[in-house]
Amino acid sequence: MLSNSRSAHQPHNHLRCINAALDRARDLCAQKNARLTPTRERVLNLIWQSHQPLGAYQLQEQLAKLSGKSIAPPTVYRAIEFLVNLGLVHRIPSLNAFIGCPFPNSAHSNLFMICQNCGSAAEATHSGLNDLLQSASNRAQFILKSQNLELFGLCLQCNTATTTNGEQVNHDYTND
Amino acid sequence: MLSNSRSAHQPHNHLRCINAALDRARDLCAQKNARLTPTRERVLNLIWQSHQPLGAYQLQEQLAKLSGKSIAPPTVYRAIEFLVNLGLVHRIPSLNAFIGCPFPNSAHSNLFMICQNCGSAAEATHSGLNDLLQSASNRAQFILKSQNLELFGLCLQCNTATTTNGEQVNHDYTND
DNA sequence: AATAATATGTTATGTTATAACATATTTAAT
DNA sequence: ATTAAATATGTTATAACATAACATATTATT
Repeated sequence: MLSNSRSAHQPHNHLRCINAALDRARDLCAQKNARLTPTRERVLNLIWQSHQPLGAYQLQEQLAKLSGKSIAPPTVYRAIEFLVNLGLVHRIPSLNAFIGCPFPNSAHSNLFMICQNCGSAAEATHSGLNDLLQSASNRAQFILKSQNLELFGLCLQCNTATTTNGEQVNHDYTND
Repeated sequence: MLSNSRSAHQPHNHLRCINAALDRARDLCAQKNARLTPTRERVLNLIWQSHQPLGAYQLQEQLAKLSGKSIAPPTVYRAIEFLVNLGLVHRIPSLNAFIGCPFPNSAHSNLFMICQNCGSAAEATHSGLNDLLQSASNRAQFILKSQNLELFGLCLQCNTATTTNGEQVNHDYTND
């Protein structure tokens, strides 16, 4: 089972995450004859600045700064679409936000663990999970094509913080 | 494992679905001292007219007809919020739409099987699935609070239709 | 260098959702 | 029964998310 839950939810050398993600993107684009244009690379870079999913309009604002000119929504959405199609970025529907995929080449569960306190989202693959969903689908005579699995809760950091000092920084990344 | 995949995705006496849903709602509201006002009951009724998730603005339009007067979005969203809080209705984030819950009292997986062809959504509970997600969360030291699990594909009806006559009525309920 | 294909710019608008405040209705308390 | 409190709805405006349609620019192919 692959997972980036450790790095996503805990302190780490994040420059590595960014560089690795950009390297993977360049590789994948070369391999697929897709153009990683400056705009697209910037958007990917911005998305990877943290492990918190970013909304399109947050990206727009930051992309405008990076580019030194104003950027209209379609430009952002196009870049996102490109990255999503290549599997480099996922959309998390319940958040209307986008997150970098840590393993764009591997088989996917599209399973996200989203912290309701700090907003970070970790992704995990899980073969047992896929088997189970497949068998549930079979039972229902449902032809499974794709999936979106979102778990909401507290990451280790935030859980520790809330249980030790009773204080909770609530950024309101709730789902319910 | 509970599931309404048979009834949701296949021909059935749908009046039963509607009546049962309204009965459950009345029970639950009585039990919780919550008021199932005409507006709320109408919205629930409208949501249960089919097994296809309805958007808030579709509900608005239909509610206006039912009520014989124009209805503003907040009225619809308030009714939805009420129903969602009671567990009578689920929001399906990837569709920005709402669907009736067939078993509002039972433990939930919040697992939806959404047909990309006809748009119908069936819900299933699955204890094995819950255990698996719980253990995945444990491994990631993630405190699981709630979840949203969306499967996209083809229901039996639509799969049969597409494979037998090659023709496909595509209403474009796609996710990818 | 001309053509085709791809990518971005630009304007406008569609779609989903909520904030803020006013009014009405229902419930509980006196 | 009357008042007060709580709950629900009406109303206006706007925020937040997303795409359509068409123009221009850039890159790849011939």
